[in-house]
Amino acid sequence: MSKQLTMSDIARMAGVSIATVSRVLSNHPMVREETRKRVLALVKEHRYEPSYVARNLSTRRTHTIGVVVDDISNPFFMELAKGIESVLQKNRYTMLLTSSSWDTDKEAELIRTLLRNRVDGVLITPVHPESESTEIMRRNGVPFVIMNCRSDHDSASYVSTDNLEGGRVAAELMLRTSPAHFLCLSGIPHQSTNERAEGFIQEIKNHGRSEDLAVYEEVRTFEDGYNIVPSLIARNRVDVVSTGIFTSNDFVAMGILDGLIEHKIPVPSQVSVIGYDDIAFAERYRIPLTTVVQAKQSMGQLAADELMELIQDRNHTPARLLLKPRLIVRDSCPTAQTHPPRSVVQ
Amino acid sequence: MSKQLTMSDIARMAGVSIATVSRVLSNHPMVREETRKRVLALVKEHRYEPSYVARNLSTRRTHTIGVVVDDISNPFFMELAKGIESVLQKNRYTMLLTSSSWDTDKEAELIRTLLRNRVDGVLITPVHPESESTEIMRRNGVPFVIMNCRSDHDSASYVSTDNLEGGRVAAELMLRTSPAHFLCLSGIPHQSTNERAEGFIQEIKNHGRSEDLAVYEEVRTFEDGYNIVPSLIARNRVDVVSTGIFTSNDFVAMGILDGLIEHKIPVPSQVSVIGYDDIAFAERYRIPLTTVVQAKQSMGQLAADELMELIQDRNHTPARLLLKPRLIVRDSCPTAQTHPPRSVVQ
DNA sequence: TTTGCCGATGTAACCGTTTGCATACATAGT
DNA sequence: ACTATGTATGCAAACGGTTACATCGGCAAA
Repeated sequence: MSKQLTMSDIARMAGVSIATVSRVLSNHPMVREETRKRVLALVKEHRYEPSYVARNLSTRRTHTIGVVVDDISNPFFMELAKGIESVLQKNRYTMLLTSSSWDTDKEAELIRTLLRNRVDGVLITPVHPESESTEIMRRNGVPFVIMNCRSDHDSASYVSTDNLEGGRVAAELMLRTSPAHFLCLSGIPHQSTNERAEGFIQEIKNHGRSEDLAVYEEVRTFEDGYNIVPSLIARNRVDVVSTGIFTSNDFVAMGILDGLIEHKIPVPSQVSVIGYDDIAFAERYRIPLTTVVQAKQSMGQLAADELMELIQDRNHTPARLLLKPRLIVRDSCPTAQTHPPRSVVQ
Repeated sequence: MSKQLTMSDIARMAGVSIATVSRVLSNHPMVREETRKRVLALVKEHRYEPSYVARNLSTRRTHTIGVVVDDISNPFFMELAKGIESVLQKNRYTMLLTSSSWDTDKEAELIRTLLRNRVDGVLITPVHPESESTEIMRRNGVPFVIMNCRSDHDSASYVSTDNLEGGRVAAELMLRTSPAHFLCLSGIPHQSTNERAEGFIQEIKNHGRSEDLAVYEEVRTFEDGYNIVPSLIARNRVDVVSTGIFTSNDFVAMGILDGLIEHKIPVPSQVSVIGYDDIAFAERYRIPLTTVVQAKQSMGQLAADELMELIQDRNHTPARLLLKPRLIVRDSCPTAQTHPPRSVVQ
């Protein structure tokens, strides 16, 4: 494998200067048609591929954006990435992907690495809304867009979901079926998750039902959900008191369902369950799960679009987008229509 | 936001030459301790971050590897990526991620883009084992490792799963429970999927049961699986002839299960089902699914490790790794132990 | 014929590092 | 005192492009 070809090789072969080759390759208009053809023929013949790293150094732009996610192997991220990719591909950008594993120090370090690579911008799902990472980016004047998290900072662009609203609509649905008791199981301590719970709790309170509400924290996994059922029975008597349960993710909800089934507690007549995310198969679970969805792919797209804007126009007004979550009603929770008769039966 | 600092700024401030700063930053031993400290202090104070793009140009290495997957929003890829990331992070490499959307032309174009970015190596889940993409990389002498696909090319490194074996063990289990009839539903026309079916079919033939085997192709999705059940009943009489069904992915298997349940066909006594992949919740499906798993994360790790080797040592002997798939027995298929009694009952 | 302008091309500086080689100084060996 | 040796540093040439500016022939206008 011989040395990589460079522009000067092509230039020599075409009998022109490097500058001319460069002009041809960047579609500069000021090139004679015949010259252009000759150069392009040689480029094609020798399969010359220009070095972006040289070009990047010279132009001080890399057409690369950094993406920092909390966890690569997270289905949420996949969807996000799909949206991002489509936008980047359209704009001929490439993506440098890294994951922070929920560690703020690592996150900051990743940002530094991205900056050293002189990325044109960053898309990030930050562990915390404001942190060293965002500070570093601001200090270096690198445009960035926060995903799945709101930030109060003036200059911050973000695209997130209205999680308060998500919790609220879940509560709204649940209130309509008037169970005697409400449970809110909140998950990891992250802004998005907290807000879901908060929205739910707010709405319950607004309806003067706060006395009938119990909150559990740090219930994260399927197992957590499954394992907590006995204590819900012991402490909240969900087996005899009609109860509505809201969880901050579908895994927990499914665990709960399994536990309830095992204890032969009828769903949704005795206990109704609402999850969050609409993961694959929520729809086809043993009891199809009522849940709140976020437009993940759109979130990625919008964030990437916003970043493109920021890159093009440094003083573009930061966008703060809150996507509306969508409530999907399935069998784990009675719909307004179906519940009343059933609840009478129970 | 003032201009980015460069080495020469630091050099001027420290009263040394650029070369010295460079030496300090790359831990060259030949620097007086006092000088090193002075420079490092300034670097820290001014938060100077060296430009990797300049460094890359100079050293002709980027410490970046390109990753080309067929579909970003594929759970399979997530796992793979996790394995890859861990290795890259350890070796201080970054990853340029792109996705081909199963399009060979796009794939080739992506490879070209990666080459222009002068990546040090490429990890790819190719649409086809040999194609323009691999040819381009070979021609340019870029080390690459194929994932989830075998290649017959001498110089190819790959890490894949022994899919033939996967199909075979599924058949083996199924044969032990001796249904009267076998069905093999193969999915997308990709090497990996084809081999799963092939392994299954082979083993059935080896046991002289090929006459009892029917094969369906292009059954890909949950819906495909669900929708095909009526015709399986009509054409193969799975409702009365005890049948073992092998599908090349869990979605299809789940669809089949739903269809069977709907038609009140008892599983696994009348019909048994084996899937492939062990997707999340296969374990907790209405009927927990027997399935074959691949060590996805290991695949990513091993591939990345191999790539690191190739990069370090250009004439490292290519590794050809076939990971052993693992059969996970659950309720959709009778185990050797549980089946006999149950089948008697039926 | 001269002037002026324009389109096509070449020249060379620059982007921000790395690194081979030269230099300079100090210390040790003779 | 005079090489040898070694250590710390500087100089300058790469790396492979982009681009402002200079150059130059040709043609229209004066």
